[in-house]
Amino acid sequence: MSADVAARRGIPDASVARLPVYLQALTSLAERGITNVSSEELAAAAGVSSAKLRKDLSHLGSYGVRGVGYEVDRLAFEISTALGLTQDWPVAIIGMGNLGRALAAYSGFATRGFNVVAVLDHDESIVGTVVADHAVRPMSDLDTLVREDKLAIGVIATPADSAQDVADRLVAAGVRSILNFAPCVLDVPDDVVVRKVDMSTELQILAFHEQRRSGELDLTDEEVAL
Amino acid sequence: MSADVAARRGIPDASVARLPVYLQALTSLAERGITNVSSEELAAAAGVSSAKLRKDLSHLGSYGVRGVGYEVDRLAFEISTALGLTQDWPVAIIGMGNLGRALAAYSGFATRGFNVVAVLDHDESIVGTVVADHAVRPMSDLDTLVREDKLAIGVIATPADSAQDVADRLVAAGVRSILNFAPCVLDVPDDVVVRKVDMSTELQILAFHEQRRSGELDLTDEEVAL
DNA sequence: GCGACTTTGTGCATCGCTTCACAAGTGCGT
DNA sequence: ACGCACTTGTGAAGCGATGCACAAAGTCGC
Repeated sequence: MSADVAARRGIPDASVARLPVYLQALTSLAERGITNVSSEELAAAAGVSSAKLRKDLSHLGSYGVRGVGYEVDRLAFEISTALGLTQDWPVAIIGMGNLGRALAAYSGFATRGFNVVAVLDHDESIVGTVVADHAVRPMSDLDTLVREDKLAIGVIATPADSAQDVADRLVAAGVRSILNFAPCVLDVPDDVVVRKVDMSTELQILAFHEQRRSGELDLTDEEVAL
Repeated sequence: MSADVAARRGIPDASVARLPVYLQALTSLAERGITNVSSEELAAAAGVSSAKLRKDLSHLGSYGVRGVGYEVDRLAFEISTALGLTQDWPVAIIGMGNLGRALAAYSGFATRGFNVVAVLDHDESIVGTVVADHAVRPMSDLDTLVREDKLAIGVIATPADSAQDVADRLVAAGVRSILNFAPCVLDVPDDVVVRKVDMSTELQILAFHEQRRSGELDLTDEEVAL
C-alpha cells in the first residue's frame, strides 16, 4: 500500500522519463523468450547504470527478488500500470502535412495503449480526405471529440506559426496533455503538460558535439596557459 | 579569449540543450523586426526563467549590455557559432518508410545549417526511386558518402529491429553523430553521440501525468494516515 | 538444514543544475 | 557632471539526481 502511494506521488521526473525505455527493453526481452532478468542485464539493455535502474524501480515498489532478479512479464506490467498504460488513451493528431500523415500511419501508437481517434486539419480543402483510415475532420470538431471520445492527448503536427493557435484550441476544448512537433515554444496554462519533439533541436545538439570534437584537435596548441 | 575557451569546453549539457530554443525564439523576434531584447523578455519567449537564461548565455561569453539587454542579431550569431551552425553539416537519412519520407521532405533542415546529402534504404526494391529530389541509395554507399561528402550525421528512420544494424554500419563508416527515431536503445562506442527521438516514449510520459491527475481526485479518501 | 553465493533495495556522499540576490556596469534625464 | 533607473553577469545557497557500498533477503548445492 505504501508502494501504491509512491506510485502516485513523488516519482522523480527523471525516473518517469526512463520508465518507457525500461518497458521497451522488457518487451524486447519477452519477445526473445527471456522470462527473468537481473538489474545488471536490464540496465545494459536500457543503456543505464544498474544502480540507477534499481533506484528508479524502487519508486514503483518492490517487485524484484533478491538473489534472483526480476520476472520480465511482472515488471513490464508494473511499469505499464505506473505509467497509466492499462487503459487506452484517446489521441488526436492535428495537422495533415507530411509529418502528420506519417504519424497517422505510424503503427507504434496502437501497440502500446494509444488510440488515434481522429485526425484534424485547419485547411478546408483537406478536410474530408482520408488519411490512414481516418477521414480528416475540421478543427471545430475538437469539443465534440473531448466530450464524446474522451480525447485526452493532442498531437500538434502543424507548421510553427499555427502551433500556438492549435494549442489554444486544444486547451479551450479541455485537453491537458500536448505533444508538440512544431519547432516553437507553446504558451499554455500551468495545469497543461507539453512535451516537445523537434528534430532541428536534436540535430543542433549533435552539431555542437561534432564541432567540439573537431575543435579538440588544436586545443593543445592554444591553451598552453591552462 | 577566455570566452572562447568557455565556448569549447565545459558548457553544461543542460545549457547546450536549451541553446536551440533560444535560437528559435531569437529568430522569431528578428522576423517581427525586434532588434533588442532583455533577458526577461527572451526568457519568456523561450519558456524558461530569466536567471537560467542569463547563466546559460554566460557560458558562451558576455554578449549583453547591462542596463540595455541583448542585440537580437548578435546573440543569434553567437549562439549559432557556439552550436557550430556557421558551417553546413552533411546529413543522411536511412530508412524510407513513412517517417523517412516525411523527414526527407521536411524543409526545416536546410533553413538551419543542415544539408541532406543522401537518403538510403536497405530494401533493393526501393533503391533508385526518387524521394524529395533524392534518388534512394543503397546502404553500401555509406563509406563513399563519408569520404566524398564528409557525411557527419546519420538519421535512423528504420523499424526498431533494423536500427542497431544501421547504427553499426554508420559507426563502421566513420559517422560519430546519430539521430535515432527508432523505438530502441542503440549500442555504440563511447565516442559516438546518439540522440533519441521517440513519440511513443513521449506519449507514455504524457499518459503518466494524465493518469496522476485523475488519481489525485480520490487521493484524499485513501491517504488519511499521511 | 546450513553455509556459500547472488542480487536487490537503500542510506549516504557527491555532483551538477537551478534559483536567489546583489554588485557592477550602462544609458538617460537633468 | 551627476545621480537614478535599469539590466547583466555571477558568487553562493539550495535542491534534486547520480553513484557507491553494503546490509538484507533470497536461492542453490550438499
